[in-house]
Amino acid sequence: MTSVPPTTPVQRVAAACRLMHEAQGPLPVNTLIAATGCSSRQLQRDFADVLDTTPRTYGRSVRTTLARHRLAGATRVTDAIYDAGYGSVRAFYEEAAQRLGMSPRDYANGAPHHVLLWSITDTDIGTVMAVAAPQGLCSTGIGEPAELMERVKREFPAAILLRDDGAMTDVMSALVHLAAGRSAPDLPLHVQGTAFQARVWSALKEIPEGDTRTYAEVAQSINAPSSARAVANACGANPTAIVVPCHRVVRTDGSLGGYYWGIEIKRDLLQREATP
DNA sequence: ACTGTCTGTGCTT
DNA sequence: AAGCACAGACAGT
Repeated sequence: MTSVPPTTPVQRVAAACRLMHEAQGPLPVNTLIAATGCSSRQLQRDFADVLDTTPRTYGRSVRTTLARHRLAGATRVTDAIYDAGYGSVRAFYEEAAQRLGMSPRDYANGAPHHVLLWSITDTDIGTVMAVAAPQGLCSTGIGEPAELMERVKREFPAAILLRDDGAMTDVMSALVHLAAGRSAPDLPLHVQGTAFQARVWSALKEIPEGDTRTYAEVAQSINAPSSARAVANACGANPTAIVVPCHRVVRTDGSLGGYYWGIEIKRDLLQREATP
């Protein structure tokens, strides 16, 4: 699961970034080098080469980005500030306030690309690729490896994509189980969507394996009974196929409806789930 | 070519 | 004022 000390610059940077995402903010360089197995000077150079920034700047960006997201949904601004890891409201305003409303140039300097890990594996329903941030799974896809790779590059154009089969062993084995129509432990997700999409996707996770719902039923279950069409669109926009089981939603007349990755795969998945 | 040590400078707290 | 991050210079492999 946890890999040996990273040896390439990109791997070292990825390891350090992951630590700071877990810590939700900047960490002392001396803490970071424990995980990277190199000197502080080398880590500084790696960050400069790979991300065109510094460890500290990256960590601050993690914290301010978190603050930005929390502020969006917070009832009390001060709660959001403390949740985001600032020691005081004053510290927040001094460090982050300008950054939250920063110029495009500052944003480019202070918000480096994300490092995303990916892996790919064969399953019963075809080749499956998965992309993960430290917070959780971002994207899954089914199909030809080359096409999947292209798709991911388009989906995350600013990301540094790093293949790491070792770090994703658990995720990939869960996907293999799911693709076989069997159950798997819940995977942490890190997906972005509108509020409506989020409601649909979380409703989909409630559909038991081997079962199906109609688009209209899902619409009712989220208190939007007239939104069956919008539900179908949200299913089509599901970034984490198989994990969020959009394949379990069918039309009221019993036909399968659509599936982003191909109707054959949807049929295949449902058959495997129906016959355990 | 890549990496670590030493070091001066300048931020941050 | 103290501590730390940063990056240049240099040397070892």
